[in-house]
Amino acid sequence: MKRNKPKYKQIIDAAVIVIAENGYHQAQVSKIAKQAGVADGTIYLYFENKEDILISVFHEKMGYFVEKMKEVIAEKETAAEKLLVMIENHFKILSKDRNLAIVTQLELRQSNKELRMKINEVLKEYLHVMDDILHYGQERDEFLKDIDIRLARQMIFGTIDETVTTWVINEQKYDLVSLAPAVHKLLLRGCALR
Amino acid sequence: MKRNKPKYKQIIDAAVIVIAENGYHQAQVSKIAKQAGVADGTIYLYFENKEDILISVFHEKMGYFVEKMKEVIAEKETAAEKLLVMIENHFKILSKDRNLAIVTQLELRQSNKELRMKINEVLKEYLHVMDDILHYGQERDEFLKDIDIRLARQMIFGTIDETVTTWVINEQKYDLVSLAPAVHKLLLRGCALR
Amino acid sequence: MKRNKPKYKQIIDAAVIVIAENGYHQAQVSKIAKQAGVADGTIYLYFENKEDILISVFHEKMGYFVEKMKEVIAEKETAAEKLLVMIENHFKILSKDRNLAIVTQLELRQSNKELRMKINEVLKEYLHVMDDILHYGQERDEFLKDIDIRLARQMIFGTIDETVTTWVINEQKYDLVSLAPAVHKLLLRGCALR
Amino acid sequence: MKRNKPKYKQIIDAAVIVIAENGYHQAQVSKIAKQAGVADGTIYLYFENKEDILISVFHEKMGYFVEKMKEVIAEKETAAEKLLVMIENHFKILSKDRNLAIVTQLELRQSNKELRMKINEVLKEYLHVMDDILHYGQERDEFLKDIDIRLARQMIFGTIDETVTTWVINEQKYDLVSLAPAVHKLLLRGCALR
DNA sequence: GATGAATGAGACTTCATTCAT
DNA sequence: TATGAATGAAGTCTCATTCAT
Repeated sequence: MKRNKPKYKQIIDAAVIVIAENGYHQAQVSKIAKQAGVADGTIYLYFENKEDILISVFHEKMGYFVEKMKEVIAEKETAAEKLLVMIENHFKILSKDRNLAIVTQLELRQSNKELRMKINEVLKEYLHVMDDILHYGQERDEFLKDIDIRLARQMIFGTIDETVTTWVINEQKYDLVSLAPAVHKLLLRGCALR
Repeated sequence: MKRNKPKYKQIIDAAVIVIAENGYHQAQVSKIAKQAGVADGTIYLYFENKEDILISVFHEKMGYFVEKMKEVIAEKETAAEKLLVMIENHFKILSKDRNLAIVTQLELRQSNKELRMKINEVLKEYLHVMDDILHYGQERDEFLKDIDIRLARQMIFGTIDETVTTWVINEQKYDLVSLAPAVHKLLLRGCALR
Repeated sequence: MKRNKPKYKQIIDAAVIVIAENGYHQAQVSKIAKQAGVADGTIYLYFENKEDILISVFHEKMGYFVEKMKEVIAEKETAAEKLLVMIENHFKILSKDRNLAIVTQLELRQSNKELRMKINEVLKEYLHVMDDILHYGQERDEFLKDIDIRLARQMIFGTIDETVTTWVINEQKYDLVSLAPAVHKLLLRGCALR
Repeated sequence: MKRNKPKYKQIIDAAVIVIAENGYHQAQVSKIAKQAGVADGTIYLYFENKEDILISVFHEKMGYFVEKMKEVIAEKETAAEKLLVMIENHFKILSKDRNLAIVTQLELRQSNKELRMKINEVLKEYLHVMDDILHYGQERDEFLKDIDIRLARQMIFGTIDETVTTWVINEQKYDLVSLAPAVHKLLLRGCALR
C-alpha cells in the first residue's frame, strides 16, 4: 500500500505547504516535488496525477478530522454539548494548522468542478456526523422535531464554514476558537428573542 | 460610457452562459465572443482583459441583486419580515437564472485569489444589507441584543449560501424558493427547543 | 496632390512625435491619429498603410535635408570646406529637432528589412551628395586620387552616423555641432601622423 | 551550467539560421525549435524567453569575436598593423558566416530599444579594444596626439560597420575581406592629400 | 472628406506528464 | 525505485485595416 510509505505523506505535506504559500494556481507539481525533496517523476509513483494529489490531501486531512470529531463527540452526553465540541474542534484543528486552513478555505475551492465534486464526496462523511447529532438531538427532545435535517445541517456547516473563511481572509488575526461558544449559541437559539 | 452600450451587456450575458455551460476554466474568450456574436477583439473594446469580464459579470448581476434586496426590504416593517423577503428574493433571483446560479455558486469561486478579493469587495455591500437588518432588529427588540452582528451575519450568509450551493450541486432538482420559510425559521429560532 | 494638403504634414509631424516619445514598436496608428487630431480612418485617406507613413516621414525630412545640404555646399569653394559645412549642417539639423534625431538614429532602424530597403533608397540621394564632394575634391587635387569613392563615402557617412547615434544614445547631453571640426579633421587627415 | 550543454549551442545556431532566413520579425520560437530539432518547450529550459535567445546569440558570437580580436592584435607590433588585422578579422569572421552577418548587420537592429541597450553592453567590450589600439598608437607616436579618442573610435567603428552593412545589403556579392587594406588606409590617412 | 467601431489573425509561454537511464 | 530532461498542446491579447454612416 503506497499510502503507508513515508514518501506518500511527505508529498501530501509538501502539497499543503506549497499550496498555502503559493496559491492553488501556482502550486506546480515541480514545486511540490522540490518541497518534498523528491524528483518530479517520483510524484507519479505515488499519485495518478496532480488531481489525485489534491484529492488525497483533502482525504488524508479530512480523515483525521472526522476521526477526531467522532472521538470528542462520543464523550459528550447531550446533543448541545456534542455540537459545541464539534464547533470547538473544527476551529481548533484549523487554528493549529494555518496552512491547512488556507488550503481548505481558499485554495482548494479554486479547483475545477470535477475535483470539487470529489472533495464533496469526502466531505459527506463529515456532514453525516452533523446529521447524526441533529437526529440524536431530536430523539432526546433537545432539538425541534419539525426542522428539516438537511437545512439545519446546511445552516450549521454554512455558518461554521463562513466563520472560518472570514477568519482566514482576515489573515487569522483574531482568535477563532474563542468564537465557538457564540457560534454555538447562535446555531441553537437563532437571532430572535422568542 | 461603455457600460450602457448594447454590446457590453451582450458580452456579459454571453459570459454567464459560456461559464455555466463549460465551466470557469473552459470559458475561453473566443467562446464568449462567439456566443455574444462578436469578434474576439471586440471583447477588448469593452473590457480590459478576461478578468475584467468576470468581475463585471459579478458586478453587474450583484448590483441588480443588492438593488432588488433594498427595495423589497424597505417594504417590510419588522426585521423578521425583512429577513424573510431577503432570503426569498435571494432564492428567487438565482432560481430564475439557473446559469447565473451555477456561475456564482460554483464557477466564479475557481478564480484566483486576486479576482476573488475583488468579488468580495462587491459582496460587501450585500453583507452590509444583512448587518442593517440585524441592527434594525436589535433596535426594535426583535433580535437578541447580545448577539455578535458579524457572527450572526456569517450564520445568515453562510446558511443561505450553503443552501443555494447544495441546490446547485444537486442540479437544481427541487424547488429552492419553497425552502425560504424553513431557512428563515431556522435562522430566527435556531435548532434548540428552548 | 495629397502631399500638399495640411493634414498630410499634420500626420507626418504627429508620427515623428509619437515615434520619438513612444518608440517604433509603440507607435500605433491610433496614437498617431490622436496626436494629429484626426480619426484613425483618416490616416488611410492620405497614406496607403502604416509603412507608407514611415517612409513618408523619412522622405519628407530627408528631402529637406538634401536640399539644405546642396544649398550650403554650393556656397563653398573647396571640397574640404564643402565637407565641413555638410557635417556641420547634418549635426545642426538633428540638434535642432531632437525628436527627429531619435526617430532617424534609433527608432526607424527597428523597422523590418523591407522598409529599411526603401529608406535606403531615399538615403541614396544624400550619399550621392557625398560622392559629388569626393569627386570634386579629386578633380581639384584636394583629395587622394587613388581612394575608392564608395569606401570613402562609407567612412564619411559611417562616421557621421555613428557620431550622431552615440550622441542620441547619450541622451543628447553634450553639444553635437561643436564636434563637427574635429570629425572633419579626422575624416580628412585620418589617425596617422604621416 | 546550461551554457555548456549541447542543446544550448544547438538552439543558438538554429536562431542565427532562422533569423537570417526569415528576418527578425518572422523568427518565431517554434521555427527556432524546429530548426534546432527540439520541442518548443525545450527552448525554455535553456533560455528565459525569446529576448534571452537573441541576447545570447549576440553574446555568444560577440564573445568569440572579441576574443579572436585580442588574439590577433596581440601578435602585431605597431598600432597600424593592429588596426589592419582588426579590420581584416572583422571582415573575415562575418564573411565566413554569412547568416551571422545578416543577423548582426540587419536583423538584430530591428529589436526594441531595451534589447538593443543590452546588445550595446556587449558591444562596449569591442569598442574598448579599439580604444586600446588608439591609445597605444598615441603612446608610440604613430597616431596624432590631439585626436579625440571617442571620435576616432566612432570613425573606425562607423566606417567598418557601414562597410559591412553595405556589403550585406548588396547581398554579399563582392569580396569584403579584400577591402580591408583600403579601409585601413582611409582610416589612417583620411581623404586629403596633405 | 471624415469618422471610429469592429474585425481576426497570429505567437509566446507554461506545466502536467512521460520515459530512458 | 528514483530521476529529471524533454515534450507539445493550448489560450490571451494587440493592432493594422476596413467600411457603413
